[in-house]
Amino acid sequence: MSGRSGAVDKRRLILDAAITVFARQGFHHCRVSDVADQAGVAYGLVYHYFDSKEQMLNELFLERWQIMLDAIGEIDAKTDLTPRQKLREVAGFIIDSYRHEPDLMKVIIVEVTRAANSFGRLHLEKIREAYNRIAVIVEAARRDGTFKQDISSEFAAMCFYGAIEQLLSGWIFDLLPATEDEFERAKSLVVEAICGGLEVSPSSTPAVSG
Amino acid sequence: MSGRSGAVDKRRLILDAAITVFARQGFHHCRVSDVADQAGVAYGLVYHYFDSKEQMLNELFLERWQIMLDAIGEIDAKTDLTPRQKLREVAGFIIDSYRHEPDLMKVIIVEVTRAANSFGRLHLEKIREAYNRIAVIVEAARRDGTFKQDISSEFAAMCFYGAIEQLLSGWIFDLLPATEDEFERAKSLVVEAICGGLEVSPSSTPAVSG
DNA sequence: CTTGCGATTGACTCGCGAGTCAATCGAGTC
DNA sequence: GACTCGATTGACTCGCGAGTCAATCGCAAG
Repeated sequence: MSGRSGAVDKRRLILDAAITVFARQGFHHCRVSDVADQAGVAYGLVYHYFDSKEQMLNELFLERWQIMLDAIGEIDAKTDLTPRQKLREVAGFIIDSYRHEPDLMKVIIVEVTRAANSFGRLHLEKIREAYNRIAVIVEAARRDGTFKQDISSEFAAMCFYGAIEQLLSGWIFDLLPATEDEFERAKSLVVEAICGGLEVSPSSTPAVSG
Repeated sequence: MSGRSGAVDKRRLILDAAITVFARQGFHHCRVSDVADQAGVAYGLVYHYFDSKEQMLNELFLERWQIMLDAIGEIDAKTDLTPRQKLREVAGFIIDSYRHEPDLMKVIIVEVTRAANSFGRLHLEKIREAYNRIAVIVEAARRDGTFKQDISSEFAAMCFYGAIEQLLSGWIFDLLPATEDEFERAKSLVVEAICGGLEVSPSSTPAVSG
């Protein structure tokens, strides 16, 4: 392998450069040479470690997406949490992912998740898996009577995930203020919006007066 | 112009062909010649009517998006509707757009709206305008006390729009069943989910027992 | 020192596809 | 019939950028 201790892991170096370049220029509008330059590495070395430009994107996506799938699974396994608390943790996880690695998340969302026509197609099954895991959480809530029966768990999962992804998009493209504070507030607000609803209702958190 | 009565409007013919081809193959993975072939027209004629491949996409987007902006504006102007009813009509409009012109909506969502890195960037302002118009509806509801104060109207608008777009994505990529029935139900359900919330609450539609 | 071998280099190939353009068509006009 | 001019054609150009490859480097083992 390329794991000589002491030597920089060039493979990783190139992947990280790819994150930066893909995020800045977009996958379609950057050249492989841009990635090599960013990594401070010769053009050919990229092809020593990767078969193609696409493979880099695939690897970035799969690596990170699996982490998210595992995280959702673990959250769902916490039997002491209510469904709403679980969704709160899922939202928290995704938003934190963006907080800590905005470039990577931007690439995943913009180039893969929301581009199901090109690369997304390859990964539709993986993407669907995430929706399914969220749906599992919702389904439990429907069964225990917390959540409405007439909204299917698949439908609810899509709404929930869609809302979160739209928030990330908003931050990515400066349509929403992207500050630490906003991130933190958003975690709870998105759950309140989707679970509790936008409307004031006696049974949910009372609205702040004034 | 190209509006000789009796003669087919070739410009329109090419635009329609572009919708079909962009939807089927994706903007980046199709050739201009594919569009010409689909339109049954010589390659060069495409460049007689359009400056570039991009211009076709821009035109398709702007034309349709403006219709949606106008529609939202008109819905908001109906003073006899409650905010929730207005949102219901907005959801209905967008979903009907997909029902009637799935290819066009697919192109707009996949190639423009969700690709803010490439073409979206050009149109970010137009896209933002849609969020703003939805936010205006929400803001009115917040002011009259129907909607929660602690969720800003911009935030709520993003959640609402994000949920709808995710539903369309689900239909486009076969992650959700796409039948006439589902479309019809979705219109009300997405509003119920976002406004009323996923949770059962005394003040909203009671859950079906059994 | 030398041999072996993976890491590294970057000039080069080569196909693709956007955009050009000179030629042709054909409907209307006198 | 001859002329005009926009519509239409499709072969051609030309730059770009993904992927190749033969050469070189440099460490480690004998």
